[in-house]
Amino acid sequence: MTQRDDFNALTTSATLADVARAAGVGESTASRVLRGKGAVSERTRAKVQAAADKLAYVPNRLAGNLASTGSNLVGIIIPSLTNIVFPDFLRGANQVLEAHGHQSVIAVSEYEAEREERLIASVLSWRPAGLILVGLDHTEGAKALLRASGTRLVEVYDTDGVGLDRLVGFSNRQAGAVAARHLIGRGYRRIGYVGHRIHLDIRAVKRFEGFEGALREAGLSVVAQEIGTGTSSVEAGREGLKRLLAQGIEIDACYFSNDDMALGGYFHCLSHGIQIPNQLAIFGHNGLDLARFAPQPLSSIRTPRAAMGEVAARMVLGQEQAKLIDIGFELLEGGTT
Amino acid sequence: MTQRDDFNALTTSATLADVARAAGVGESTASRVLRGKGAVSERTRAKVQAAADKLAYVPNRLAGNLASTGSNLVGIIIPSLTNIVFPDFLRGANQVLEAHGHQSVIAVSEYEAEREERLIASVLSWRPAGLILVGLDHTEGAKALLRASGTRLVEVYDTDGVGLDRLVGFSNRQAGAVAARHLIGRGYRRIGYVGHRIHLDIRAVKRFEGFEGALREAGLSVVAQEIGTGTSSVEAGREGLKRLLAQGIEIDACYFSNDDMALGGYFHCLSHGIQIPNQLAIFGHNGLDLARFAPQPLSSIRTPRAAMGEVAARMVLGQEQAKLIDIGFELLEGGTT
DNA sequence: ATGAAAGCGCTAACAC
DNA sequence: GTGTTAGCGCTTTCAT
Repeated sequence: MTQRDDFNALTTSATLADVARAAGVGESTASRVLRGKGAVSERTRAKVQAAADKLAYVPNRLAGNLASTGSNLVGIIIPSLTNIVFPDFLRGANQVLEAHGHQSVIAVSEYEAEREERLIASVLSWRPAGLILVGLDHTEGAKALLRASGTRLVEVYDTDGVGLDRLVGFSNRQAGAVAARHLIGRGYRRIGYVGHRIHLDIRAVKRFEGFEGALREAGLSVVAQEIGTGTSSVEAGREGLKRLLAQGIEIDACYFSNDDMALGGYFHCLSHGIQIPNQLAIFGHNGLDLARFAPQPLSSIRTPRAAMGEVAARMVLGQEQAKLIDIGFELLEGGTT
Repeated sequence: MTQRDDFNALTTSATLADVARAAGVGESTASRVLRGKGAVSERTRAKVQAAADKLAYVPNRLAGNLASTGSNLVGIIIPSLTNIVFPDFLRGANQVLEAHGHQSVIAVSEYEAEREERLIASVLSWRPAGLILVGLDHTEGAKALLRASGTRLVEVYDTDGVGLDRLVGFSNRQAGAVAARHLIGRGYRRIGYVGHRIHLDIRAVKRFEGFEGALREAGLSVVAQEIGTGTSSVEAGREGLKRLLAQGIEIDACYFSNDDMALGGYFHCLSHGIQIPNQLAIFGHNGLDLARFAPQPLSSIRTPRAAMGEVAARMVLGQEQAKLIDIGFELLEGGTT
């Protein structure tokens, strides 16, 4: 197999002026045709279109947006790409944005607020039509930037707090509480917890707080916990449950910081002949598709990630009235509890 | 919870001229300071920096790139966001790009060549520093656009064919062949196949071709197959294997179009007491982390997706000598074969 | 219906 | 070292 060598022959792409000249019209007329705005005779329209096609004209949006001070870029800054939940969100957002002729500039903060601030500045330098951020926790510097920019802002994924502009998400605290009440309702009393490097994942912390709160209301508490140092993963969940059980504290149910972790726990039980849910019940968070088709569907909280992405996109495009939408979540009563 | 109302107070962000004026220097001097280019006295540098900070100045890259005819955007067009493999790739690419001060414009083609062409045009209108595409199959229109633009191009994920410019990936055909030889080597002879809406996923087709080819060389063939109509998923894999077994054709091993599908098959077996691998062996593709921690690690082909993203990013930044890099793959001999 | 001309905010010569 | 100026390619009045 050989790669060609002639690809990057220096090419100067055609400009609007080139198209206008080739069509024998003025620049502004060519511009009108190419954007479908303003009255143009059918004859000129055809001429211009033909010239543009022939020259393989691709408009320069740098120039276009600079001149019109309006961009079709939307910035999206997410914490991570290692778990499917944020791609799910992106998918929903991207679909709506693309349908409205917008383009996504995507950046990943790795759950670091400082990095998020830098990325916000970087994205704002493109003068985007809007910006979507995950969560409510941003540095003061980031907030100042956002306020100064006047860009439409949508925060997502978290309604446990006050947003800066628009907001769509659900209450992680309540999700934790619902998980706890479900376990309590099923009769579990000795409940453990396995989480991941949780100090960085603020929403996982909120879930755990909600979980503990609901236990407390029932006169219970988490009897044993194991918190990993790395990111969430099936492996971490499996190891976490193993270590939790090795503590020797008797538990009859275990709450995991999310479905990846829970699936790891589930696999640990399968491997060691631990009966689910008789010997040990397992509960996750996110309602990942893959966990719904395990031999015993994982009990979990389904979060409408793609739908949240769609709503966020509509909000950022100014198509939603509401400034605040709680998109909720759904308890999945699976076979593991 | 109340949302504030004062966020979108119309704000006109400061320009370079504003900063220069506030600092009492010329525009070009301010520009030099803010970009750290050219000689500036420490005193003026401090003045300008202070003014910029005070005005919360965010440079306008539309203007900057237009003036300098050089952008720090890199376009990445992937087929899908529903499976973790492309986010894995994005993660690797994005990490390198960000480290070099570049930003990703990401678009999703949904495996549709026509849509990819539109997205290429759209991305090119931002005059990106480079473009990353998945696979080798593009419309003629897309190729013309790419050639005319002169943008540095990197194609990824597929070395079974000739690329347009730069290329990093692995041979899907060989991956299929390796899977087949592995199964043959373990003594399986009656081999089935479960795939997803495969006509759209060209690389899955190539894997299957490689798989069949290697069987043929051994005097074997796929004795039964089941191809779903939707995208790949755990559910589709589970249903697919169920239907395959319902055909009544005896098989001792099953090759799946990827790990999601294979995991579905694995779950089907667990649910129905089918012994793995004694009664049925299972083989996937991708080497997803989550499948490696199942009670029996899934036998699969690990594809270095994040590493491929890193290489692709380096290529697009012009930091790789080679025009063609085969990044290979790794046979994972798990417990399911 | 069409064209001329003035910017959009910045960079890159080029002077001083 | 620093300021002046001419564009980058487009959109947008404003004439005609």
